[in-house]
Amino acid sequence: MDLSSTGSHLPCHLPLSLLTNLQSSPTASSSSFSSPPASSSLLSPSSSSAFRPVIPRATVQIPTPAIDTFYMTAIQSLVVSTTSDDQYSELGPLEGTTSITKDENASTSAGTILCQVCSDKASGFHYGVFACEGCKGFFRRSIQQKIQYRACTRVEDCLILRNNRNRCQCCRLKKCLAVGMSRDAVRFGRVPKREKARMFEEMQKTNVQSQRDQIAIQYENLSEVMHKMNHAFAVLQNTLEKCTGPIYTDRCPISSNFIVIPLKAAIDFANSIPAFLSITQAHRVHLLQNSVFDVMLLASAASSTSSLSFPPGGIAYDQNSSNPMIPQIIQSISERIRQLPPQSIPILTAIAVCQADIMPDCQQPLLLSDQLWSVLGKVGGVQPLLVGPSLFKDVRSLRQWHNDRLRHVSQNFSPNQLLGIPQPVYLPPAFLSPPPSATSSSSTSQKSEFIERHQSIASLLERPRRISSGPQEPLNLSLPRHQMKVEEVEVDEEVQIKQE
Amino acid sequence: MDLSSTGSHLPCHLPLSLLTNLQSSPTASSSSFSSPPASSSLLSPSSSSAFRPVIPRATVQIPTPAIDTFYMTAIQSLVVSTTSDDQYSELGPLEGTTSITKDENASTSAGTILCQVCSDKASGFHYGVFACEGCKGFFRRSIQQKIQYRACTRVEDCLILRNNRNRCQCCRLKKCLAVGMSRDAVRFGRVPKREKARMFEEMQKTNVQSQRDQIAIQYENLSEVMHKMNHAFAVLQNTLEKCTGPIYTDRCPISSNFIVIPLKAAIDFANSIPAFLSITQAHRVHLLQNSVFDVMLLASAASSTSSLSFPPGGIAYDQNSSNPMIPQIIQSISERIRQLPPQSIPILTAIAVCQADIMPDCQQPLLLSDQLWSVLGKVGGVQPLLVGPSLFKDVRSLRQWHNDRLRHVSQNFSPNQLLGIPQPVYLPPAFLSPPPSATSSSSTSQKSEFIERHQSIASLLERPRRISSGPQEPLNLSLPRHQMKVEEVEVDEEVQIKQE
DNA sequence: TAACAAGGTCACAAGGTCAG
DNA sequence: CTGACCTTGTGACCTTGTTA
Ligand SMILES: [Zn+2]
Ligand SMILES: [Zn+2]
Ligand SMILES: [Zn+2]
Ligand SMILES: [Zn+2]
Repeated sequence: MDLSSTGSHLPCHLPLSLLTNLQSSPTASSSSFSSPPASSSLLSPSSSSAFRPVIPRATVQIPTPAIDTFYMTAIQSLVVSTTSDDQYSELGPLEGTTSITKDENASTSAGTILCQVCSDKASGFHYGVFACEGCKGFFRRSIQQKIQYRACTRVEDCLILRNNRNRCQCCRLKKCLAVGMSRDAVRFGRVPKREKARMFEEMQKTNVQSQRDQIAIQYENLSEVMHKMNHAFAVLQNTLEKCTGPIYTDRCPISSNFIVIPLKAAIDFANSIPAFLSITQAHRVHLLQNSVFDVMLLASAASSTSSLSFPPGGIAYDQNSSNPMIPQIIQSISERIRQLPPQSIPILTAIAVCQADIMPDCQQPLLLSDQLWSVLGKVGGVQPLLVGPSLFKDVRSLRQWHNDRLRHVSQNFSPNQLLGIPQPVYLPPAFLSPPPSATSSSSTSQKSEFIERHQSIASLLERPRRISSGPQEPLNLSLPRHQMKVEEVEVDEEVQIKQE
Repeated sequence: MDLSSTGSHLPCHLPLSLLTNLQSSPTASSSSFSSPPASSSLLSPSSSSAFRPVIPRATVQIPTPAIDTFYMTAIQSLVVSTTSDDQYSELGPLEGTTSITKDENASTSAGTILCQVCSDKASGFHYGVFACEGCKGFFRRSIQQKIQYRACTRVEDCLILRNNRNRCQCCRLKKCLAVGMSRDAVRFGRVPKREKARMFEEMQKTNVQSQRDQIAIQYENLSEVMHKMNHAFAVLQNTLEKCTGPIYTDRCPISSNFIVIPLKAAIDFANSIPAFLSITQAHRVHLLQNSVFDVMLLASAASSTSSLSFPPGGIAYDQNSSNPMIPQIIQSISERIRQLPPQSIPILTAIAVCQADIMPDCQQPLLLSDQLWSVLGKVGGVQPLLVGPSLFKDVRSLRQWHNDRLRHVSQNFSPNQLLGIPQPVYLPPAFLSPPPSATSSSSTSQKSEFIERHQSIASLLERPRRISSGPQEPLNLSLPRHQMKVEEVEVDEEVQIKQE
């Protein structure tokens, strides 16, 4: 009934990941959590386990590019160039990225304890709870002078976060009391060792909750949120319509920007999702790499255009290998989407991004998708909640088929064929081995940029490297988790609350 | 959705054993608590933090339930669901007080020696008294540097408990000296065996005193205390007036919530008694089961309504068996109550709850009623002190008669008559044997919920097994049930209320 | 010796301070 | 009024010395 039992033997700061990892039956589940597709053969497994080694354990640093991740550079660079915090990452691979924005994320997922009131960094255990200096002082003042704060201007439901904790004293004090701050709960002196384990657990729960709040507060003004997402989504649709169509030209399809521009629009749409940018850049890249196809498909399908061109971006497949079922699936998806309330489609697309893959080392996407599901219910009613899961399942099937196709195609090409030569029928495949320059961490030179770009963009719509391993994938996922758990337990002894 | 429905009538986070009430046989003695601990040392040198309870830990010791007490489920569940500690412990850090007290109880009834200064767990014999590490260090510092503490901000009468021992150094040092701490009283070396006995006696006295202090400290702010109780009492009266009246309708009286709602109000009133919640939950349930009648009677009688409807809840008795004396008694009670100062009536009612029954294994209710009597004197003067005892005597007589009546009634009913059929005259009796579902740990079905509810509520106003504390109330009532399956499986089962 | 208390130690929290 | 920083304790452990 509670997460505690599972948390006792699994990393307790990943409850959502655990839930998500549960396999649900192929029939649509009403769970708000995305479930990985249950059908074994069609769908691509998550590549998270392959992705994991790239990211240093439990930190959110930008990974140093590994050899086989070269082809992800395109989305990476697009994400980097459209986001504000990437300047730092170009300056230095590690330390530069850990500046302000990063720091917040890092403390969230790493071992820093957060204030239970405002989610700022806690300076210690004050009045019975972990609290920052600000909330500690605020509470002390509140109880010393019997301060009567002005009543809340809202319904006394203000979310208290670091940024806005001074806006409503009433709600701040209320939150202080709600989390258990009390003069009776003071603890002096050295912290008993036995308590440290408990404190650590407490911290994990608090951190998850604070992440939830961080997300929720960005959805307070729902109409503004919807406007922002709708706009970005419309731009994306518009872009797709313009850039879609047969590309039987004599120019290289990639250089014509027919792909880059929609890709940019897709990323812009993702960035328009409130709180999406609070996900680590590396994880954003990963999510986008796994969901561009879905995004474009959904956006295309939702367009009022009478015919849905497929695949998105206008790339045609080898006719010989076409699966006769595919048009049918597309048709079905398209119909179901258009039956939904128009406002719900961007939200569904946003969910598709957040649920693109399961990343055990990053739970924010799941929390964000929780929030989005709730928004979906508010905006679109029950219908999208019911249709959504099965829709995602089919989209994923399609994505899988698409990737397989591309992989097959890519094996029939040599790199030399690609460059400079128009490829009217097939999507240009990724290189199976990256050029030497990719292994260097320095920024690519101007000269190689063109080549790289071709390779990168082409492989975008291909699958990340790991080839489908079938239904046994969940086991693969759970194994590394278990190992993580062991590590953490050992670390428990030396929990540092990190004073400064 | 499914969670909420089961949770409504069967708190699913509790083991079933907690729902069915404890049944201590009339002959059961409290010997299990008075036996000395098995360990050779009375002290726990490795004692954990004084503030350990600050972090919620919902472990409660409850006696093993017997099977024929099924009908007590209703109050039990109401208590459980209206009490914050168990309810919110899942959510986490929300409280401090209840778990503090709970922990206190545990250490009190176990063989741990408490600090004679602050009632924290003592770490040994320091400076001539049993003292915790904190008071030991405090006293050492006080005598090493001859510290002159700032004078007490009150009248130097601060109660020193572990939660507030740091608020007034002056009074803490005073208390240290008062209990006999002295540099000259140091004792070195191993403790002679014969002294352990003396230590043990000391411990008992200290424990009682510390419990007294624990209670007294919650009555420090008398006006706040009175306000809280008065409010809850007013709500109860209001509820009773609304829900009282003949229920000769075509609907089953119980399903109309005419009883559940006042019951809830009565429990809320009990919970508003300061320090009442520091009584073990199981004991709270027992007290309430033995006092709802009194509470409702007193609350009704105190209402300004011209006519007192009886019995509370509007349930009518068989007219044939009415005792002509009854109206007279009711009238007398009502008159005497209304002569009292209005503020004293809630206190009297609170005393009725605490003195509902004598529980040899739990002395807190008696200590609490001592405190309440003292409050009664402060608030209402001598008059209530004089009237109270005789009043209680009559109320108990009435309760007794009421119970006899119900018991008689219940024997003339078969269970089948009850269900679905309006019972305008008689209070529906309890089943004499519980349905099979009560023994299973799975949640009851919707269908059996109705039955269960009827049984439970009905038996609320019937007599629990033992009536006592009245001088003229003999044992004959203690054997109403044919089959007292007293399977007292050896005690001390630890029940995890499960929090995280 | 083992058991046990005085005294020391220092990680930590309450409360004060004072620019911002 | 806020909160980073500082001062003043506090008390969980540890070391040292005493006694049955
Ligand atoms: Zn804070
Ligand atoms: Zn507010
Ligand atoms: Zn003490
Ligand atoms: Zn004082």
